Amino acid sequence: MTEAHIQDAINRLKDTGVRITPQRHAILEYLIVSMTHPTADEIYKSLEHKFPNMSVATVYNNLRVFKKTGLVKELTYGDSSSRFDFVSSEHYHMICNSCGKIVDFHYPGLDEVESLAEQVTGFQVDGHRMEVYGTCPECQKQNKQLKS
Amino acid sequence: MTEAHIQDAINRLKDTGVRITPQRHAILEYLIVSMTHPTADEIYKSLEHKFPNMSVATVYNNLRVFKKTGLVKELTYGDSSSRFDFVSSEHYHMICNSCGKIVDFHYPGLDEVESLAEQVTGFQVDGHRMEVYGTCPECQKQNKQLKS
DNA sequence: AATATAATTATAACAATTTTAATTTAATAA
DNA sequence: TTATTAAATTAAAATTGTTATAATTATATT
Repeated sequence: MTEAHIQDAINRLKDTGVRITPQRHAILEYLIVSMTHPTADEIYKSLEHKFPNMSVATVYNNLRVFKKTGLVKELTYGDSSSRFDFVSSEHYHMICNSCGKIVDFHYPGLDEVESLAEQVTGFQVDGHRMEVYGTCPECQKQNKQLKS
Repeated sequence: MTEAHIQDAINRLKDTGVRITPQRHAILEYLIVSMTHPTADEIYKSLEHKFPNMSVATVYNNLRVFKKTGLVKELTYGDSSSRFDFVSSEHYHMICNSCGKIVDFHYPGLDEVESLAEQVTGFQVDGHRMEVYGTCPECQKQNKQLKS
């Protein structure tokens, strides 16, 4: 499954005329197989044993390249560092206010909102972003324990 | 109108035991009367003639105070600096991809999404955030001119 | 007026990200 | 293959937004 995703992604890059360097392959692979929403630094740290002299700049550079082709989305999350999400299919994010965990969830779509916004503002709409915030099951348990 | 808003806000602060210093008053007033979504630095720059020796830290400090009382929301916008929004009533933001302009718009509410997310993820939901991205009327015109 | 508390200032520190310039690598054409 | 060109990577410095610290000043309370 993930193998196919990786191939897809690489083909899409090739089609856009982007060279597939070992570093790019590794960053992309990490984004896909890890199934997480890593920060640039997390990616860097988990690949530095494989590429001992890769620089952080490379990670940032390539994440930007991936963003331009639409393979990856940047999630800007409050004060701290951005997280990067491989876009396999449309989904939204549920974020835990107390531990920061990000969980994907699907929702039929907010096309209605887009068209209303278009009418009201006169903008030409490209897309939207939504996140739901709350407390994850684990943190809920912990909070209860603390109170009792 | 805005006068009333300012008074409301100040009363709310007083009730929470927050002192109304000249700097706080000015920052709050700027947020309300300017009707924009300024960055901390924009606020700082537009007040430094009035308070020649105010520091940026004061702006950040007080924005944080306002955030805690719920008077102000922080909008973390991509790479660059946060913008701050005085919360008069529930609304969403429409953001221009080419010039960065932010326009408010109202939408009945996304409670549905929240309750679905709650069921699917098991999180206890606090709230959500949504932004719609697109091109503002002005930038649409400019783009057309460039093409012709 | 004296004391305690909180807010402001100025500066330094910090972390995340970007820029720069030099070097290396890969792709293309002769 | 070799030479040429373009693109990607590296390392380091620079920038940016924000926060922490300590000293000073203002405000409120007794």
